Amino acid sequence: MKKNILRSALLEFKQHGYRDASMRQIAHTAGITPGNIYRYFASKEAILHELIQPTYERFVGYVLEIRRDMDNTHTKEADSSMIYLHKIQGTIVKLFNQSSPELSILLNRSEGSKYENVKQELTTVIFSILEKAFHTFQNSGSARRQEEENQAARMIAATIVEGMCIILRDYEDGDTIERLVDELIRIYFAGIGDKINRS
Amino acid sequence: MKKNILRSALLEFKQHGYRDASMRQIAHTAGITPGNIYRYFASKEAILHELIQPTYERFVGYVLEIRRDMDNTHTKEADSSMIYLHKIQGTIVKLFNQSSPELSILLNRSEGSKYENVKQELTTVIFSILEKAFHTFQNSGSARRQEEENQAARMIAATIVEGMCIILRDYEDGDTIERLVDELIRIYFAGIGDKINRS
Amino acid sequence: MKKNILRSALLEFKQHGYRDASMRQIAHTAGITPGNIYRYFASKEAILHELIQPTYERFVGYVLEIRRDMDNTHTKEADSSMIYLHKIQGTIVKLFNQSSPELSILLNRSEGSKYENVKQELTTVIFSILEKAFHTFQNSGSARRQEEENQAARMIAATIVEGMCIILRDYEDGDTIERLVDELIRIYFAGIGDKINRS
Amino acid sequence: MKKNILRSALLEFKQHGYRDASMRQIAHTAGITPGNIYRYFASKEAILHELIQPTYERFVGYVLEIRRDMDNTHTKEADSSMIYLHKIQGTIVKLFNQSSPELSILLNRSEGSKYENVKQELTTVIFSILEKAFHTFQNSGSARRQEEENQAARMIAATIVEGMCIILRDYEDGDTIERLVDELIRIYFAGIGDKINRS
DNA sequence: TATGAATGAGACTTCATTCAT
DNA sequence: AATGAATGAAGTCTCATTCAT
Repeated sequence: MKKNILRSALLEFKQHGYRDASMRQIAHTAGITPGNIYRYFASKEAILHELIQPTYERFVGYVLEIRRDMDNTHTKEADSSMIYLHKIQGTIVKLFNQSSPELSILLNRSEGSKYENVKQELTTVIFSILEKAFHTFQNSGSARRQEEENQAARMIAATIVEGMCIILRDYEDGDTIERLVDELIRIYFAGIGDKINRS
Repeated sequence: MKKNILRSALLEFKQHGYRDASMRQIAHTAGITPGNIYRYFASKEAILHELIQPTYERFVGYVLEIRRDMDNTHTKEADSSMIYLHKIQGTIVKLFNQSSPELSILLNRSEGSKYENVKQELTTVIFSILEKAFHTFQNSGSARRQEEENQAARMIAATIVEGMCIILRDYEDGDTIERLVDELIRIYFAGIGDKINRS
Repeated sequence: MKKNILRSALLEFKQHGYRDASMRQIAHTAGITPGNIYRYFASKEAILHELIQPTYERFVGYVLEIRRDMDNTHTKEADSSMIYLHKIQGTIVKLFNQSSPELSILLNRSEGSKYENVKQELTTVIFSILEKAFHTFQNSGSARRQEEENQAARMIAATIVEGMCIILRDYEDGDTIERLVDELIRIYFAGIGDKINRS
Repeated sequence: MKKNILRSALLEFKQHGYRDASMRQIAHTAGITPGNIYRYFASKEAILHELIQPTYERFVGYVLEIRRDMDNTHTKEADSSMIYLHKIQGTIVKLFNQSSPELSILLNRSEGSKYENVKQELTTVIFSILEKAFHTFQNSGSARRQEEENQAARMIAATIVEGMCIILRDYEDGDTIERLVDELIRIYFAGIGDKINRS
């Protein structure tokens, strides 16, 4: 029964985002009265919390782990950065595999809630990784050139994150998600590798 | 004066999206009364229409043009697909360059309006292009393999579109947008080329 | 079991007043389900009725008795009024002593129910008594002076009643209540005596 | 127009108290729609604030003044306490005279708002005064006797405050209020004086 | 006898929109 | 051309009450 409400809420959050999700609509989808939801959840925020919190905590755990890894990696060689990025891929796929719809809401549709900055946090992490990889090769350019590289890295980080979010949005099957995230990251690596080689 | 309102509306739509944009706020930014807006526009939707419609029509025009181009291109050779994709890139950048703020709203912040499916339409077009390019090389696989390629193409199309949307969202300067879109598409091309070569 | 519910209701009414008392809370305190209350009572008002009605009826009885006494007392002498007031004090204290929590709710926390005017009724009675005592001495003033005396009597009546209500509100022990009501009325008598003597 | 709403709100607050006052009802009394109130006030609390805050600030000022006076008075003689109490009376009457309906709400009907403890504060002040007066005479009793005196002082303080609140509740004319408060305090002084003399 | 689910009215509040002036 | 007042529907949430089980 709570399950029933949570299922309706998941649909509604997915469709309109947290802020624009309507309790009326959630209740209607669940086949009950709006007031009745409050027998099971204290508030709209509480529904989101119950739906998202476990995923969020796992998310935070992984991000911390990645950060720790990064701080402990001091290699200056080209390949090691690449290898390191590949290791991270596995971590990310694992996270996505465990709870894709919730993660999708956490990242894409949490505006107006306490989770609304999560996607940006993930982007920042990816950006840090890319920054490291780029600097291994290109710290010799002009100031303007460096700023441009910075923008590029930021853009790439954001698009990688967004790409993963799209996969989450469009697919629910774990294997499919894994395969597509794999594909996405392989494309970016190949593309970035090409970019680095040419510069 | 309509210009004045449109300018305020653009800011508000950019910041909060169509659905959460406030007429009060638009009026306040324009230095007038909410009621007065209705002397110039019939509704919130009408403001969005006047703001976005030209860009939308140009957008549709480009999309049709690309579709026509594609239907007229029957080459089976590998390189021609690649070259063709490069031509498209130019078209897209041009569109972005002409009216980036409106395009950003059209693609990113039109939820709740009649334009809310535009991003998906663009994705479909990009998907068609990729489908063609992929099939030039890989129409020999099993049915399951072909479905997987389909999913991959769909994902790549969506992420390319999303990537361009992010660039629009984060930057306003035409040169910067052009450079970053360039970069993004180059990465995808290199990545996809690598993928095709390996398969 | 009804006793059980009544006990919980008493606590809740005392704490939040009739209007803001929560059936949920009453049920919770009684260790049962809200719905189950309705096997024993038709409504929230019905609970209040069963809790308060006996006290209310006794209250009305005393008031009638006092009224009758008053109508039968035609003495014109000063002291007799004073003595008469002292007799009333005993009656009141007795009433308070018998069922102070219910009386407290009846007088202090019945807003929103059919009992909400009871305090005013009591005030009216006290006022009648005072009026009589005052008139014994002061029926020689001007019309304006008489109206002022009237207002004073009304005010004193109301404050005496309110004073007794406060005592009920703040204390539960019978002896303490008796002592404080005693004190209160003694103060008023002394004060009023002083007032009369000076006029 | 704000005046209109404030007038309706004052009536509603007076009748049902802040917590149980209904915006619907306020709007209805003012002859407008509930939503329209929010053109003039941000919230129910904001209405109360605008209605009460000036009175509250004056109230706090007077209380501080009284406290300061009290701290500076170290006389041990009987009469000085009495004289001191008389001085306070003037201060209180002045306050009551300035804004009686607002003061009535502030003291009697602010439950559920930020002002809900104001009456208790005033009672505490009066209690401090009485404590001082009583101790001047009676610090020689047993512990139990002293506790009883404490309870009596507390009760008297509360009833004096409540008495003044009743006057505010029932009358609006400044002169009448002044006269009745005067009367009330004279009664208490005479009564208390009598009490002290007998002990 | 008792429960837990459910309802419906009403609470405060927001906001696009209308309209008399 | 413009305003400020006003509305009504919808938002989240609470709660006395009902009812099938």
